[in-house]
Amino acid sequence: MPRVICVAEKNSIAKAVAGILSGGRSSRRDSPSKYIKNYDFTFDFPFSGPSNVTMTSVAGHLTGLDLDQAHGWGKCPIPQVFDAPIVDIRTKDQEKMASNIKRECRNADFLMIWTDCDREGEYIGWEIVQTAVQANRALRENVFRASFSHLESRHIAQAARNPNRLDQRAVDAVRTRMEVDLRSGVAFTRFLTELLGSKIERDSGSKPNQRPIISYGTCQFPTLGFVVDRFERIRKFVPEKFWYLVLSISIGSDKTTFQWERGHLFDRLAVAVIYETCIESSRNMAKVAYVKSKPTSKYRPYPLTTVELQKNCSRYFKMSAKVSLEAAEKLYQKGYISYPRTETDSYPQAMDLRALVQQQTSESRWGTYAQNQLSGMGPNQFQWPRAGKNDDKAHPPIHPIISAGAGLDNENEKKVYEYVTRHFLACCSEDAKGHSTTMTLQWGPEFFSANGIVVLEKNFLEVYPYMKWDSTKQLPNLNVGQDVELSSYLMKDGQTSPPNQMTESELILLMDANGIGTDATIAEHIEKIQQRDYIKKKKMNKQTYLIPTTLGVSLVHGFEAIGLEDSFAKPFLRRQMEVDLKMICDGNKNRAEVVNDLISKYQDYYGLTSSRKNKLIETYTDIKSVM
DNA sequence: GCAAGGTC
Repeated sequence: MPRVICVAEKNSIAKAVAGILSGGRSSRRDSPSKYIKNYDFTFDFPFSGPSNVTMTSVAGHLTGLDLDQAHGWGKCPIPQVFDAPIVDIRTKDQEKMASNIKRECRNADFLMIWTDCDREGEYIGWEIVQTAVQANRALRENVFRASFSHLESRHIAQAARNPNRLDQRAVDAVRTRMEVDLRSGVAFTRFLTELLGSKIERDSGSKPNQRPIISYGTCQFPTLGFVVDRFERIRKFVPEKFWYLVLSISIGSDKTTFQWERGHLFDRLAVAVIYETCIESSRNMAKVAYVKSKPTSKYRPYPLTTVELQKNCSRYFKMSAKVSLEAAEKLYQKGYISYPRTETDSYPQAMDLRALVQQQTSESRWGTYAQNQLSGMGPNQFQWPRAGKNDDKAHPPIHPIISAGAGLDNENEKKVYEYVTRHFLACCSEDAKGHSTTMTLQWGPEFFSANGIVVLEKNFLEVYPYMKWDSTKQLPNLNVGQDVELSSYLMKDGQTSPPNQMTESELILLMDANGIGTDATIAEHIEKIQQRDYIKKKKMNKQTYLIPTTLGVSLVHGFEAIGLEDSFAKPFLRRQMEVDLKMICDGNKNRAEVVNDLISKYQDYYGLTSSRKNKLIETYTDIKSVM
């Protein structure tokens, strides 16, 4: 029988796919790498007929990128970094993975790539092909690619029966990204470190003998930029005074306050004139202009993505993005939750979500809730989750797989498991239902309104305590057209207040919205710029904020002073690269063209930065004296 | 000693 080698991006996928295609009858062998197992079975592929199959995997990338030896740090003038030769290298772990691929492929007839169906997965697929061909040249003509977006059995079987080819454009796009990140990162990191490394004073807590690295990275700088931006907005904030009108009526001991529909105005005289007009025409009497009453809902959350998990664990449990992702990874390795790195916020139709809810019925804290959801009785029955707009075509939303019961002893893992599970049950619930009433008074020519909410059914909120929705005080029972006596009518003043310093949860949101980093790397970038001493965590009244250091502020302003056309500290450059990568994927540009464009841009920027490097030093000295 | 992206 022909021999077919299948290679997935990680062992969990290899294991699951082998289980499905073999009908549960595969046999497992160890590999030279402790992360990787080989699964043997037989299967009838359309390209090979009945075959002996080995399903194996890598663990992420199989190769890395670096400059060649002659262009190491200090061995060449920095500008050569922009056109030095690039070599593929492997770490020890990658060497072990590669030797497994080579050994399995030596006597194979076909190779089928089962990496994740995203851009990075396509590139890893290409790395696997390169490695396989080193051991068996004949394989080159017999490479197929499985297209799948989740691990439901029928879907996987269909992927096996409908092989595709690797998408070379996606491979080219990733290679472009790697090359640009490497050359720009290395060049500016060496430059900045040599320029400023000996001049900056490091804050206490850093190792004194270690020369600091002042790095540039296409993701590090925009991340820093967000933090500095907020810091400056607060520093430069000038409060502005405003004035507004507010009414209240009292019926018995019940007081209701009505807010001015104009909000507030920044002109004291204008507000005073309106105020007097109202008093002259209506004194202390107002009329009920209208009462609007309508059913209202509080929507259950969307299915859980990595970014949402990190944001909410930061907000609700004060866990850093890195710590929450690590806890989620542990839970995934132990089989409690699904793969934690996903951008997908809708569930594939074929998934058996009821079975997953069923798993939770034995839990002490939310078991009864889950039972009621599946009981067929009562108001809050199982609902298919809302569908968001994002799909990474590789992983479903994060969800619990089995009940953890008392099986967890790590505090962070407990918290993250509970959050993931409550979020999942909330997704499969009814929206909360309520009734909202808005009453509007007319006083003179002006309108004022008050809002009241009655929560009728909490539904998902019963299992999701993180979100609050409470009934407010009931509005008085008044009819449209009725005259009412005001218990007070006041002109008040206030002033605008600055925003708060950046929280990690806000920073994650900004990075995600601007395409800085990915679900898997956002936490690392935030961590990295702390290591580099660009920002620091600071606790202020129970909140942890991210504050830039002198060095962080200086880098952002220093590059502003140099005046690059696209600021390093803004997300624009990175976004532009994404646009170019998309064009490579769509066949509208080729790799060489994009690499050339971007690298020559960075070369220009390097020239400019280098000729105005004094501005970087001056900026640092200036800022140090004022911060 | 440098990047960002996978994964463990």
